[in-house]
Amino acid sequence: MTFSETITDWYRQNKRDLPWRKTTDPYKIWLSEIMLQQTRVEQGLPYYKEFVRAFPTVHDLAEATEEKVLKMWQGLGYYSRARNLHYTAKHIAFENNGKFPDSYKSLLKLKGVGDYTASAIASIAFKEASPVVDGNVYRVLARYFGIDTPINSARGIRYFKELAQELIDKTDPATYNQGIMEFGAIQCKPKSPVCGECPLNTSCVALKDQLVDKLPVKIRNTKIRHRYFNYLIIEDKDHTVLFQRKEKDIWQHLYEFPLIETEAPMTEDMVTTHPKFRKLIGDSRFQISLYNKDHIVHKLSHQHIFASFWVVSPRDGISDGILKSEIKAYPVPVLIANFVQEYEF
DNA sequence: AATCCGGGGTA
DNA sequence: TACCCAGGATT
Repeated sequence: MTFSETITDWYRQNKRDLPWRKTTDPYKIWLSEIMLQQTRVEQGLPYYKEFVRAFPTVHDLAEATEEKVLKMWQGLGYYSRARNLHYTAKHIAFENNGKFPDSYKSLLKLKGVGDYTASAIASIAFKEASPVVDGNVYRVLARYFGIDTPINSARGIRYFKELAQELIDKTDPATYNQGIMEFGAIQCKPKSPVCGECPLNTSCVALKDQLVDKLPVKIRNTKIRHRYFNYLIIEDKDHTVLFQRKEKDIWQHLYEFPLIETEAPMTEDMVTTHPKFRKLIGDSRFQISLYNKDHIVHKLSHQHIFASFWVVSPRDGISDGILKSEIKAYPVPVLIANFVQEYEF
């Protein structure tokens, strides 16, 4: 049996029962692929089901507000995916008469669709023999063929794509592409791969040379930025204040409490004399207290956020806030959602 | 070519 | 901790 035959054979016997495997609707394939970018199947699955229920067609998604889409995306991370998803849904629905591009090359032009996703949709929805190369495929190929070219170098990306193109089963690219990814996710796992009962274990180079835990090779940088977020929970009886993040930064277009960001922890005095605080509170008298004694550490892949929540009650009330009862309708970062959940206004 | 962009699971 | 996940866009 060839490598591809073994993969597709293994897939037919071991594949998980997943909803996007029961359809060839390009819309649903596209939706699932965007959701699963850098996201585990188990994490994305409930979001996929919810999106399909709320937006059965690309037209339904196109007619939603961005805020609604972001709210449903809340907790999944990489929120530009949700913004691009919505943008592309409007493009397909309103400018392309609801019809998806049907080739790798044309799919690649969609916002939020890169090399991997274009190949995935082209093969799964349109049977085009375009090979997917995701994290799973890099791992399977690097191990099986014993390739130590870094997978995140320009040379590595080019090489693995070419190799994948040679290996793809042109008679059934959809099954092969999903098969090699599933094989990487379940059998050829990053940690503790199941080499003992692997259908490729007699010809795997990494297993023979004891390189399984050294491949694939990846060049990495572990620079993590520290940021100090001081949130102002400005509240009266019924209201509080939220702002939408506009800057080109994390959590773009999500909502949060008024924020004072600093390079180091702030004292109460530093908060109440800060220009941003003065602008919000004005000359009104107020009470202030620190909600969390220790910083709440929110870890992103590339930065650690040390958050303090300051509860501020202006004596004169709030003039232009939102209703506390409606706070859960706003899309917010998990850091904020966790606070709202615990604080219970 | 490097850097940015989330949140959660695993060993 | 460190690493990884059905990656893409920007600089």
